[in-house]
Amino acid sequence: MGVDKITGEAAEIAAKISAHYVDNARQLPWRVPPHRSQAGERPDPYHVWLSEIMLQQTTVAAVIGYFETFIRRWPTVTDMAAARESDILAAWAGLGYYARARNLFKCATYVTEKRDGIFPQTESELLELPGIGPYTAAAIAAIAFGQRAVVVDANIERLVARLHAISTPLPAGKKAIRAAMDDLTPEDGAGDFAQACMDIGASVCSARSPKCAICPVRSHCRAHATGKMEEFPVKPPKKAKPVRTGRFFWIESAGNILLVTRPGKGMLAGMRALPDDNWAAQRNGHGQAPFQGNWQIHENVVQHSFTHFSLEVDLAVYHGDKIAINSDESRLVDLAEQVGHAPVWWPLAQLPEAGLPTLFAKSASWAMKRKKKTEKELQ
DNA sequence: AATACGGGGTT
DNA sequence: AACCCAGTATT
Repeated sequence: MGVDKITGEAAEIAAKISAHYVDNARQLPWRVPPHRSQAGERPDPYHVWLSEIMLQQTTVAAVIGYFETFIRRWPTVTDMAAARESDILAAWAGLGYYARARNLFKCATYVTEKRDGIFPQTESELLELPGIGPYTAAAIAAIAFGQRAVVVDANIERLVARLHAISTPLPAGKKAIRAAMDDLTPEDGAGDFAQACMDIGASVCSARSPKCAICPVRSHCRAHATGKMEEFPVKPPKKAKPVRTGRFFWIESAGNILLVTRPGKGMLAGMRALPDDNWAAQRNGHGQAPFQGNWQIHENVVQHSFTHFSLEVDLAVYHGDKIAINSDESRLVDLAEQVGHAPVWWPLAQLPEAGLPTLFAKSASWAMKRKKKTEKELQ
């Protein structure tokens, strides 16, 4: 692989893509711009790794702010390894796919403790690390270490599937796409070439309304030739999302709110959260409150869409004496186990720092809004 | 080969 | 509102 010199149309396409990148590269905080890259400069592997993990199934626009925050707070992989996992999870809140954050910490710890803080440089070694799969291993090897690796992400999948009008539906079609990308990938500068392809996929060869008029490889594109650009890549039909219902418990006392830590597996694993009725483990929640009391039920305060189902959330509000709740603490702790563990009283004023996943943050902000309104009416 | 796993951006 | 996104791990 990669022994033969690239010839023919593949070489022509690759050259046009590379040339386009010189003047049209997106400026991104983890990236070395093409003119400096061509002078031999490489980005910090820690930055490449962190950005690649964040970018898994996540748009560039959503990642930039988190990336800046993370590298300011943990400037090196060793700093990250020295952090508490709970702080990393809280900082990740809102970005989704929280297994990434747990694997981030695992990987930082491994690299710091077993590799002396130096990331491995080969694709196969990178593939061993937690949270790094075939795409990310290839991307880091190419971008951070200048290795020739065949990088295939969703952008490149789309670009290449259109160029060759590959009609085998994904994921089976990925084999032909990877082979075609292998043909295009140069011996030197595979990292910039991959990023050049990704930029074209993102900015030109977009999923909907591709901008073929400004595409540097339009003349080579089999999909464009037939005007059926948007029919590639071919994907399997998607399934309908079922709707589930669940109930969250807003347990407030003396300016504090009761939060739990969710179990280590399943939805939003390991994240701080409002206590709930175990909707994640069941078709629907069971609505059972964690203790007897005067609960006010507010129906359907939040709707939230996950990958494989939607959730309609009711909020049960309990406002009472902290001492009364504490006097029944053993039962409260036991019942909190249904959705998590380690219940804590969290000051309402510091709720934004709790690191709640979006689903709970939305519910909390609904509750805070209602609380202010109620207090105003009492005056 | 299928499924679990979030949530924001874009059209 | 549907579709998509610098995928990975588990089943």
